Amino acid sequence: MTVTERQKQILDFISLFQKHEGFPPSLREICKGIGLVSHGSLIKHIRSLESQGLIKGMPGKKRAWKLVDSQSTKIPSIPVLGRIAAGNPILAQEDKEEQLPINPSFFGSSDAFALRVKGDSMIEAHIQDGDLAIIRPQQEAENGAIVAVIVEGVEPEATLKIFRSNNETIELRPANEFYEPLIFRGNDRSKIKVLGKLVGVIRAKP
Amino acid sequence: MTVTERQKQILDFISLFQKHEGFPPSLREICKGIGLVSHGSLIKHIRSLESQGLIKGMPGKKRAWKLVDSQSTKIPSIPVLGRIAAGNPILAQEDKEEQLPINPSFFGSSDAFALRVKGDSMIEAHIQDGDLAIIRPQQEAENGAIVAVIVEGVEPEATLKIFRSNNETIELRPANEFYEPLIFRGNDRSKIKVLGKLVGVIRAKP
DNA sequence: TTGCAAGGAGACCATATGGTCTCTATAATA
DNA sequence: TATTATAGAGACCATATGGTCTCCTTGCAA
Repeated sequence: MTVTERQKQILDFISLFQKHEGFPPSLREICKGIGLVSHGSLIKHIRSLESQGLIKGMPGKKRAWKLVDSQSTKIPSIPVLGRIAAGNPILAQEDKEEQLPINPSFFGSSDAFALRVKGDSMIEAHIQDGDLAIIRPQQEAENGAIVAVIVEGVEPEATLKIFRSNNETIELRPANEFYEPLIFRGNDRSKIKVLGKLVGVIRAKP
Repeated sequence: MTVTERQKQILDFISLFQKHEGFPPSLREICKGIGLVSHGSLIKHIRSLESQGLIKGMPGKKRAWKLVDSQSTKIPSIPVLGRIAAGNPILAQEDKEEQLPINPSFFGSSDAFALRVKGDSMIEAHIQDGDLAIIRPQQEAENGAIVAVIVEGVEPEATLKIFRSNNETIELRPANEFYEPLIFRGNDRSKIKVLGKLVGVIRAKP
């Protein structure tokens, strides 16, 4: 079974109404909102949505609709990605990692995520051990930007590095003079997987 | 007019119900929840709460109660205090300063606030120009802690300093070897007003 | 064509629920 | 004591609203 256009429309309307009014709409209000005349017709869609688990109605109660698993219920948050599964980072929020109660839009991206910084390799950029690096997902990187990368075969986890490239090489440089930069030439360059760009840092003291 | 115990109870119940169920309770459900038999009695309290502007009902609509200005409506956030009014910092959220969409409980305090850092006086603590310092309000300070202070007659704005005191002196030291510490003796010590302790740092890159 | 399914319109029903009214009990006040 | 105010109980009403049923239209496939 699939969600039709009308049903998406209904979900959107309920979500919007709920957010705006503070309580769910009645069937007839939904009808008005999406341009239906008969609520008898609407109820078929509602039942379909219920059977798909996207909405929940309380039989016998009036104006009692609950959106299941929607933005209006969930508070936007930033997931902390602990371990990165080899090669393919787990970006899905499914795995119950830690969640920062911070609206990711604050960092300009609804799908930003966080990585916990280990060590002092970025200390000259004033990013210290234990800090949370906020990453905006993107594949490309500008020269000089701090990015989260996975380097194939080197470490299973993502690391922060300063990115710099030219026609021949890609250089990943720590912000710490005591650490050596990693330089990749030719085919080696494909070992680098850019997860995203650093857009923020959060430090919480105990 | 004042909010009685019963009325507080009603507000709490509505808020809890709303949060838990996703829609507001009916009058009879409120009755059950707070131990009333007749909803006729309840409605008097509801009307009183309405006249105080704490709740809003939609006449003619069923199960349509809206909590005005409550936690369930508002998303918890951290206020950014820009200017600090001479001596008495404006901690009230009333003035429409910037709000960080971050749950202050993340930093262990529901009334944490933020200050925007100016300059590099705390650079050795890896707090740089433009960072947001998250402050938990408190009057006292432990030795070695980073605190937000207002120094009477010196600056109209709050500044971050490392706090250290003994029987005779209070020392406010920047985390930057090129800056001089401020030392206060005797009565001068009362010129210092500690706003709170640094519990976090947030950096957002444009 | 015929048959079937989906989407919608419109009417009708049962009831959950807001609204109102009256009566009682208790406490405070004159 | 008498009076007033407040909180609550209980009954009754009007209606907004969920639920159901029938009929119509459209589109698609046999």
